[in-house]
Amino acid sequence: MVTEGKKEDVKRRILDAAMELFREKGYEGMSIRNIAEQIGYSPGAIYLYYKDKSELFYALSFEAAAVKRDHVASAMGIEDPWERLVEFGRRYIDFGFNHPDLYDLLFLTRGPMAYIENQECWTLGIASHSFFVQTVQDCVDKRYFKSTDTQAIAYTLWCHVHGLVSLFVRDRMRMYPEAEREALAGRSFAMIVKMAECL
Amino acid sequence: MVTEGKKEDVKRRILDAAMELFREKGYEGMSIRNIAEQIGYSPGAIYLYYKDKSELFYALSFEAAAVKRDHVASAMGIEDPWERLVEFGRRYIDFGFNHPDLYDLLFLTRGPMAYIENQECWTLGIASHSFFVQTVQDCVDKRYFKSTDTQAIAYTLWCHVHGLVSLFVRDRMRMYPEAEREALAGRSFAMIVKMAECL
DNA sequence: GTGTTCACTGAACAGTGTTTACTTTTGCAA
DNA sequence: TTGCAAAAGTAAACACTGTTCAGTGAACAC
Repeated sequence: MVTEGKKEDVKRRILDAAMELFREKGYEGMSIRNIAEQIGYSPGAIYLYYKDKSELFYALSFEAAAVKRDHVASAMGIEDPWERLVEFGRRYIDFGFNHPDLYDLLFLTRGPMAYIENQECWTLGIASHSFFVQTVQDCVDKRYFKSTDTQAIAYTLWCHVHGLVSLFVRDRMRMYPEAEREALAGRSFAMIVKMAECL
Repeated sequence: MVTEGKKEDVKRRILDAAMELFREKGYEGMSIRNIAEQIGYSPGAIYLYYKDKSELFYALSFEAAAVKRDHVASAMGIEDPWERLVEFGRRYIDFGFNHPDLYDLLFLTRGPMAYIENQECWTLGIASHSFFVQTVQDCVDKRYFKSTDTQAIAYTLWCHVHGLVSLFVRDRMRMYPEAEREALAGRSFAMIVKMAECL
């Protein structure tokens, strides 16, 4: 099956070109024609490898999720659940600040509607979320919190870090001087950690 | 100045049509041609009233900000700063859940880049944010919190409510059954309030 | 009545995602 | 090696998008 290998190869090149264009010029700039030009194909050829643009978008999301997984991985091995939780949050924010384009793609870009149907592209996201909730559960089990509502605790913490990164990525922090933004985010993270301790 | 009045009238009709289309079909569906058709004009006519689509987008944002201001207004008059703060947060979330399209427009839609330049359309947003920060400051002054870092406190709370609404609006809560989502959001808000108390 | 201004149109331009008929290349069996 | 079918790729079209611009017709001023 040499053909299969070649097919996979072309899919890779399309994906790489798409990712590069997305990073450079955002979702708008990532046009089928631009991708085709970049890999020296005609626009129609793309459709021999991806059903439509939304399918290409799923594939891109999957890529981004893998990068995030790797970025956060270092926290996974930490023994103590509380420290693991804190490090996980820190790494999550770090990913957002270092890869705003990918964060945007994963959590902020309004993907095509069919996106919802596609389960496969959510496996990584769900895995990450499960790990996160499990870590919170471990903390609850070890009585790190007064509250035992694992779900609400997890969701609350997620809201905070997601809100924090979103406001930054989508440039809604213009009321703060640019130089202060990252420091403010750091203070805020330290604060939520403190708050979580008496939760 | 009959002409001026008529001009304002047409701008209103354009804006109303744009808002309706945005609510129905999102940013994509809000095309110049659709707007023009809706008010019985040719596409080119729109440009006699708005420089380009981004200017129309500012105007729409301004509208949305006004709706939000009114939605949240009831919290403004509360005497006690802490209760005012909590009610403000509650109303903020309520706005997001009841007007996901407008929330999207205000905080999640990636507007045209020139958006950043346009100061005017941010006046309402900045006013709202100032009021919020001032309320936190009032709480700090009255020693409601142990911490005195007003900026970080305000930012942290904002991150939480924004994250909470965003995840809902952009449909990133799929891991939770639909029926539970709103309740979970409620529990999370109660939790952040409790957390803030020992902040 | 003539001239000017203004609101508006319709066609064009360059871009988008997508489909389809057609051509080229490839792989394999006779 | 030849012949042929299947796969791979192209070019052109369709229906969209934002935007511009020459032209049209009506209203108004002198």
